[in-house]
Amino acid sequence: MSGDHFQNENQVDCGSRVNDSHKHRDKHKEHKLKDHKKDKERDKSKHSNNDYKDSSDKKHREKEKIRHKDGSADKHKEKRKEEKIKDGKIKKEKENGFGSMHVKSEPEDLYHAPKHEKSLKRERDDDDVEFKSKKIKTEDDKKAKKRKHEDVKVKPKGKVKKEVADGKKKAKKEPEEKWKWWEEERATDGSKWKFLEHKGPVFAPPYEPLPSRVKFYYDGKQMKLSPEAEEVATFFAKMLDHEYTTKDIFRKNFFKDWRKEMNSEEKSKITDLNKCDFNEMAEFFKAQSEARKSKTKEEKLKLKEENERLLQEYGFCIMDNHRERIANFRIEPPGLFRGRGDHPKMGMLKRRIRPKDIIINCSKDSKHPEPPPGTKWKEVRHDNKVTWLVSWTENIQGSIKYIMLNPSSRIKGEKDWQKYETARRLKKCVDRIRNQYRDDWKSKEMRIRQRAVALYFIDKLALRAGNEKEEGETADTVGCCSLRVEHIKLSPEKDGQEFVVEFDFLGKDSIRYYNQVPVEKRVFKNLQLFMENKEPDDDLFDRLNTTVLNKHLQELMEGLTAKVFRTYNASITLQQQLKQLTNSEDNIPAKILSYNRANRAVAILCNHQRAAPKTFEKSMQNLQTKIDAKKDQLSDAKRELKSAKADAKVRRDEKTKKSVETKKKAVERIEEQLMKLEVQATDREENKQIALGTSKLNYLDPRISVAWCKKWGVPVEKIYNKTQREKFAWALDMAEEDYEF
DNA sequence: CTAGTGACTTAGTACTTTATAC
DNA sequence: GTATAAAGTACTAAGTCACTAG
Repeated sequence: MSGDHFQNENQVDCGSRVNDSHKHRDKHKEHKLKDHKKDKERDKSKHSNNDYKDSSDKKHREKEKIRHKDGSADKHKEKRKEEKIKDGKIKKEKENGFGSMHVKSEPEDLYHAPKHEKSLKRERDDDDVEFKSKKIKTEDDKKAKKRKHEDVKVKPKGKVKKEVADGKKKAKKEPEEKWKWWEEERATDGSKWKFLEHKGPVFAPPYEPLPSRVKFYYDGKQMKLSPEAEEVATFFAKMLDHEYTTKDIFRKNFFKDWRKEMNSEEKSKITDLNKCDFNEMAEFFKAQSEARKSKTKEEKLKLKEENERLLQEYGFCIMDNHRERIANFRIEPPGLFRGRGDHPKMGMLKRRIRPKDIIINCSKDSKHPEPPPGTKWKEVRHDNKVTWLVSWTENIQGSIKYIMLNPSSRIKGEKDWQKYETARRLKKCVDRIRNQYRDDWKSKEMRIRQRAVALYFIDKLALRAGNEKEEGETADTVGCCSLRVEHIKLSPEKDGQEFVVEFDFLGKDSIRYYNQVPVEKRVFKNLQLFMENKEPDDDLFDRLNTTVLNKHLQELMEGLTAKVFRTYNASITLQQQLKQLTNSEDNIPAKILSYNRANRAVAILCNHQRAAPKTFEKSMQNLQTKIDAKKDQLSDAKRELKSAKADAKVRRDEKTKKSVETKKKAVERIEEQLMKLEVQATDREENKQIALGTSKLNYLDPRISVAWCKKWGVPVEKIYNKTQREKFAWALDMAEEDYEF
């Protein structure tokens, strides 16, 4: 199934983050059709209306938002409490990880390796909804029993090995075997943990005022700033070299927020950002970072040790008897917001987070983290239906930020595993779904046709779902459901192909998606229909949004959402490409090249791009020089071999014979080195603007890669670095060479 | 149905460390 | 050893998607 269906026509054609070339958006902003969606009867003549609506509404909305922010905490609290009471035992099947994983009709032998029996069993157990309520208890008991017997398990802590055995506490910390959580039972009651203890977050270091010799000038005259204003000024000064600081919006937002931090005197004096001279500050910070770089070994070591201490103290938590690594235990320091693309809020002040902004989440029976002396947490709660340890509300978008666990943790790993299992279930019914949406292209109902065409794009092109976004709050980017007429161009015939759709839009992170795709005639006709009588900035799928789409998908397969298609298509593409590209006679570097190429095919499909490294051209040249040198060396070696051979023919003694052998070896070695370099060059060239990391980390079922490594004798370290191996420990442990996605 | 919220995954870039070349 | 490049890590923004209240 599938494979060829997805030949990806997608050329990563120069896709660049588009800042200026995609301005086209701005001019339409004013009448974006958010509201259009509501009216099924779209009224074309309303533009002036919308204009009016938007400008007045925006302000209103902003005010609204501010109010919400203030009230939200309490509202939230109340809601939580209620929930807890109700939630006690009731919501069982809904949230439980693999519970929803398997479709009933699934064939028994999903896994081929016998080793998996255990986990397979568990999945099936969970799967059986009927039995669940009866089972929960016994399962939980079993688990509880099991866990009671376990001591706190701790991961090896790297270099810190000195304090092994002194005192009980330390003894407990002794590294044990890696915990194989994937061989254990999973909670079935929707709780994410039973016990959680941690030390709370690490706050950003307090502001250190500048030394008095570092001056700020306004309008050519020196001016002493209050600490509050100075701090914000330094944020700007630190970015002076950055392109951001030349952008109008950035400057405007910065200046507005900066003025809020000024005292009245400063406020009255400093009225024009262009008259501000931050250069001395900027110089100071440059010098400071230079100094940091040129520190002596001892100083650097000291810093490193301090860091390690912090990590050991705050970087781990205890969750259900295991010591687990926290991902981001440091609170984001204050600074200027750097949005990506044309972000309307770039340059705004991201304010400092204080203890009173922080909500702590941990178990009731744990030792709660202490706020810094003289401060209080906003709240300490005990919600085991969520995975986060700490949260706070950020002031730019008003969204919540979290401190959560590392990808190597059980809680993240289980979820990740589950994600790939859902994708594999899709594999089993994707044909059916494809047939269905093809049928739906003919539907009488517009909304069904739109849904079907959108789904086709999501499937074929691995587009993201495309939620609606609040206008003016974020950069103007789109996904499938939010595509606008202006983002596609139809050509009945182009470059010798029929029915070509040309996509050109900014996706997540304002990365440009550009692709020319020949589509089926029906799709083409439908698109023409959808575009009829619409303005460029009207929604292409005006009867569709992600909620509707996902509701539909849910009906087609339990747990199916738009993003599952991305996961599925990415993983299946990798598997196929590996099959296709791997050459059994190749040596290891060549096999790795094949792997990278397969990986790259996926990255292209998913449009994972990166800025070409600044030093790209130069490093490419260097490599070429090396290759040339190696070639010379090779021909020399060959020449020598030849003469040695000739020599041997004449002389026929042991010594010359031996010399031939050595020369032969030398040639072989050099050939291999050359080949390695050439492979490297190809790989790098092809990788110029493509980022492999994202797909490797988020879309490719790691068991495919592990199986491939085992099959071809490639050390898994060549594919996954240490961090990645930790994240995918479950896959390394369970995938055998015959694993099939 | 819609708007808003919350939790969690996915994303590219900036910075830091390590490996390799000289 | 030092300089440079590559690899790895930290950071945090920007998505997805479920759920709830009105």
